[in-house]
Amino acid sequence: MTDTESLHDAILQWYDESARDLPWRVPADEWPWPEVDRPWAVLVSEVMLQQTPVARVEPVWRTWMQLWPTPAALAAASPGDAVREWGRLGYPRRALRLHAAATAITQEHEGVIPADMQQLQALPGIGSYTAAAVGAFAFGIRTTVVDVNVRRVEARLVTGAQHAAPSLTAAETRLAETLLPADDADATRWNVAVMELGALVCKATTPDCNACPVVAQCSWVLAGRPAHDGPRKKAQKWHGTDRQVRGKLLAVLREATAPVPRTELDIVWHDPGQRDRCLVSLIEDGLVEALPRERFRLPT
DNA sequence: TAGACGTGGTG
DNA sequence: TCACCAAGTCT
Repeated sequence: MTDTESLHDAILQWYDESARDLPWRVPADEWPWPEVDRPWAVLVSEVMLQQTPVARVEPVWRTWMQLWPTPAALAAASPGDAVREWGRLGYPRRALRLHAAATAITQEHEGVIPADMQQLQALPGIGSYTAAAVGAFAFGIRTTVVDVNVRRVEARLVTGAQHAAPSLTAAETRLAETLLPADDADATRWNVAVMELGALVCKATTPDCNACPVVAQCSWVLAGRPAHDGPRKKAQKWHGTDRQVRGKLLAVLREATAPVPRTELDIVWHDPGQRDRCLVSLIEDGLVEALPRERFRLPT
């Protein structure tokens, strides 16, 4: 057995024993919700999981699947409903893009999620990662699924670096392709297994190397777990940013059941210039609709 | 291609 | 307390 094959065996076996039971991972032959379109369920989960922890996604995902079990169901709702049911997941433009994707799937693909990476990536809010994830997890397409977990695991395991590069590099993509098992069924499971290992064990700040099935082969551990020395991702600012103000404005509109007068939005932030700029940007983004007489609501 | 884009948990 | 982090995408 080659080194790569022993990695495959160890990580796939660890996944079988240690993976979380997540509803969007239930295989097609055991899918328990006949009215819910499984590729759609996978697609929605992947978009919700962008930059967002599993624990916060799961309840919202369940609500969405009840409300909108198919792309056509979501397309029949208003974009504002999607934004409201998005709740506090963050990055609410994802809700809008999901609604736009549902509309495109309904109108241009007869309501069927395309089992094709190019067509998937052409949908709003679906980039290279999500297209690959939906291709692999919904349709079993043989492809590499490279998220930040995979990049970090493979960086430590093979390259010996503590962290992945600040953004996806060609070298990381090549490495992921090199490590993909030859067997198609193994390849699909490998993608989710490496991701899960990164999420549960090979974590960014506090890796549990004791629990790692491949610690004996880990270049980073063998090198003495050296601290990172290259460029690191820049920390995001939050306090006082437009993102914070947009979040406060949208929170008011999400909770409202009737159009909201500007005076109710004025109280969420002290700086009128920034407040107005953010409201305008929300309207430009399609997240807010302006009505006559200085009233506002989520888009219909 | 950096930077914008939400939110809340954690050490 | 506060910086970092969580299955990225878009411009």
